[in-house]
Amino acid sequence: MSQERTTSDIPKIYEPKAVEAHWNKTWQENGSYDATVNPNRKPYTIVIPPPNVTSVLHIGHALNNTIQDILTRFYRKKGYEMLYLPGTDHAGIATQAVVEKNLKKEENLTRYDLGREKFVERVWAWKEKNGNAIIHQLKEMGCSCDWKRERFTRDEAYSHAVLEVFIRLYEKGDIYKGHRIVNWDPAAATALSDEEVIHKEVQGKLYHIRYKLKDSDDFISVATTRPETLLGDTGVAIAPDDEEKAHLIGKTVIIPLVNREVKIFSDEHVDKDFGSGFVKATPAHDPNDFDMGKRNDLSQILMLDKDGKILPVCLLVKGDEETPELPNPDFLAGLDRFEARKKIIVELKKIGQIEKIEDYTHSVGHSERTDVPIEPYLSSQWFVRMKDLAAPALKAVVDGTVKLHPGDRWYKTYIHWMENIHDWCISRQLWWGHRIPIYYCNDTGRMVAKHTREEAIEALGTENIRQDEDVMDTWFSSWLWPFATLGWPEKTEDLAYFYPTQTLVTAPEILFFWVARMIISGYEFMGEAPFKDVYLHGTVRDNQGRKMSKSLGNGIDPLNIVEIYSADALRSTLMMLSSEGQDINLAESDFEIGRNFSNKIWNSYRFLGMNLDDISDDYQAYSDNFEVADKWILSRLDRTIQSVTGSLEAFHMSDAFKAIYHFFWDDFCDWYLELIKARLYDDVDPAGRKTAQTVATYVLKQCMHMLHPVIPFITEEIWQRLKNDDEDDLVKAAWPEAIGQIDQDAETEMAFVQAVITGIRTARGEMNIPPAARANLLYRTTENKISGMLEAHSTYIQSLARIDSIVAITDQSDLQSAAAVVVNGAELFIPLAGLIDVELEKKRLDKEIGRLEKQVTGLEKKLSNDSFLAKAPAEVVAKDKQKLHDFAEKLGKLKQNLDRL
RNA sequence: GGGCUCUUAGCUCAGUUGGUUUAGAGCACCGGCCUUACAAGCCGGGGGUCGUAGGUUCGAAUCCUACAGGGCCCACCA
Repeated sequence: MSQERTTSDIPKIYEPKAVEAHWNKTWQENGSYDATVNPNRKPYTIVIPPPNVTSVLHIGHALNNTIQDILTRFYRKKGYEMLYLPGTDHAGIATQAVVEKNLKKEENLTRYDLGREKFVERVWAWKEKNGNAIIHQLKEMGCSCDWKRERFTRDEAYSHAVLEVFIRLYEKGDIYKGHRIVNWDPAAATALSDEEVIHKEVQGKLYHIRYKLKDSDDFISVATTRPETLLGDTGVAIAPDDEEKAHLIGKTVIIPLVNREVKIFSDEHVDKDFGSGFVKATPAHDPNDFDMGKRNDLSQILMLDKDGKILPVCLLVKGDEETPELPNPDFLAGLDRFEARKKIIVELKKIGQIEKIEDYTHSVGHSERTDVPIEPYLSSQWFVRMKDLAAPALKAVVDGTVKLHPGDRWYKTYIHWMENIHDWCISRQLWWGHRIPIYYCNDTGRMVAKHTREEAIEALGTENIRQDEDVMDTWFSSWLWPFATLGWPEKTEDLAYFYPTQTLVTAPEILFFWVARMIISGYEFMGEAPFKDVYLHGTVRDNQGRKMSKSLGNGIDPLNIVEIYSADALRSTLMMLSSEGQDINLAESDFEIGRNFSNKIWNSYRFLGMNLDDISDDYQAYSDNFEVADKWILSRLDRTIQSVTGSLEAFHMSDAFKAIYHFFWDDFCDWYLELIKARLYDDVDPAGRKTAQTVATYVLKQCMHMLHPVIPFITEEIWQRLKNDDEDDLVKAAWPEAIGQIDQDAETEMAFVQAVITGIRTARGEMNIPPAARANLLYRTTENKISGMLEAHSTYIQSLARIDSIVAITDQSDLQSAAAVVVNGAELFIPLAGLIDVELEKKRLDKEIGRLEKQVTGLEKKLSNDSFLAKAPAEVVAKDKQKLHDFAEKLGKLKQNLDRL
């Protein structure tokens, strides 16, 4: 694309919409994001944490995906064969819940009305319709994923991998069926894993209920938060060290309402000082009681059904068998557990068996998905034995094979969890998910794990078989994500090349759900960790620090931000406001930061475009004509390349962005572009103009490289307008390297020039002298070097500080109405008769003097301290001495000037 | 109950292994500017006893201890 000298076609305000749409399309059409097996390059793989198909992406995803895409674009430009693999998760419980809700709302049907097969078809249809929203969002945000490789956890090949894993673990004995207390979600009527349970503080009551002793008028008092479960009591426990009650051991008590006779026993779980010292034991509905039951040989009696309603008749559980036991009172049968709680208390009060009721705050587990209180429930479920599987994954983090970033924050948490890992309940009583590949022989009860019914028939030798009804926990498929997406269990080229992946970027909330389990499965099935680095970023919150949620209505929709502010602005703002691993508080208006930055970039390009003779960045051809500003900006550029590259490599994405942001805005725009204006406007010195043009073009192009990972669209757009014909698109073009242009002398000299200009500006600003009022500058110094620099860079000072002439003086004549500034020992005077308010200038000098005096006093005190002189390193002392000298000199000169007025 | 983390300018946050930073940035605020790239901009300015109390040290926002408050994670307390 060639660039006309005229610039009327470059709009003053950057308009991102068309640009972003254009590049989104072009990059995809050009296959810029595609990854192919390429033995000549090192692979770098990032897999997206697959979002749930149910959800639309929120701003937290935007942060997550932005970080991934920054790494992706950076390493792609660094020359790696970059694969950023996209996809979505079928999210068993969540998706099923959404579809069930819609079904109820729109057709007043339940899943049972449809039946399993029809219902699952509906879920698929829903997925086809809504699943694309996420992919669309990712594209809008500029994520450079290889879209051809999009995966879904219920794809055919992926499903095969999930079943394969189940079968292998089952055959190894690491998956077993157990009859246990699980976390039951009565709303979804399914079991949950421990990780899907969220504990919340709940204001409840502690009920003290009287149980009659058999053959006696005495009673004991039992304390419980869940009186309704007494229907399933099969014992009452006391503490082993409770001497007062020891004589009751072996005695029989009668459970009210059901009149079941149970024994009193002692168990270590009981604390004699809590409540009444008696604990009712309901082994089928409480995990502790379950354990006590095991230890004391209590029977297990179910009193609730799978929906959390009271059973008409209790069920005695023995292994897989359930037999009717005592009937429950009519007024309770069929009632919801919370309704039953109220009723049973009313009834117990009536018959005088409530001793007292106390307020009691305790924590109650809630379902992560449906938010209803969890019911500990005795049922038959599938479990994965985790302890041995987890061992290599624990070791990997301990020895640094897998690194967590920021490490100090999550390391201990990870270790603690892995050392105390529990068996994983993976069966769910849902219909949407990977069905458990266990087939039972209806005659013998024998079971086998097979991919298909046909294989099972062959193995069992009969057609009279049935498949297990349950499906697997969603996480039992997502824990295979890094390799199942690449074709496992087939030995594909992709798998060999792209696995292990490099970096996993995710939120710390799913460290255990997902990250830890992926490491476990990686070792088990691939023999090595699935990634080397795990980057855990913070949570995005609203500007009051609250979590964003639907109910609060404080969420921010990334697409809306893209619409209003652009994808570039979305991304850059997130980087500007985030810091490593720390939560971010965001208001919608914050995205102006990114929008303004894009506009600044646009205008720097616009300015340059207006002042180019032709497009060339061959600045080295003009090195003989370099001025200090050129050497300085090239030197600063080198430093910036080093720090940006280093920060990105160390996962300090935000630091990297801030470094390039400030280099671009402060050094390049505010100083360099201002300093070269004189040359750009100069028609009689073509070499000088050309030098400024080529250096500016080169630096701008280098900035586009470094900004590209964060703001891909505008940088590519500008790059295309400036690039040479033989250069690649920015998305692919090689990442810049520092090339040894650091020039300490130029930096020192520029620092002086900047100090002079800033000093003059400050004096003028504080005097309220309008910029239109030009002034002359007088200076006095004894150092030739200083005067030399002032002479050499007079054009810089004149144009940026609005000075007409610069003249050396030796006396003090004509300084009555001059403002004074001291820089590096040189006294600068701005005589402005009529414009200077002498009183104001006195005040200004006073303030400056006061500030310096404080410094000088402090340093003098420090330097007169013998232990400081003796113990501090010599260089620290020397530095302070130099500092004191400089401050004292400046102070003296300022005082003189104050006297003069 | 255990662990982690945070508390620095009005707001949101940086501040790397204790000494070049007079404790910084962005936003907000105040003053001056439509200076031929950009008012989504430019140039200045004010504003902080670095949560509290001790301790270590020549020297602490930075290390240690206790306390207060916010957040998160883990934990079977009836």
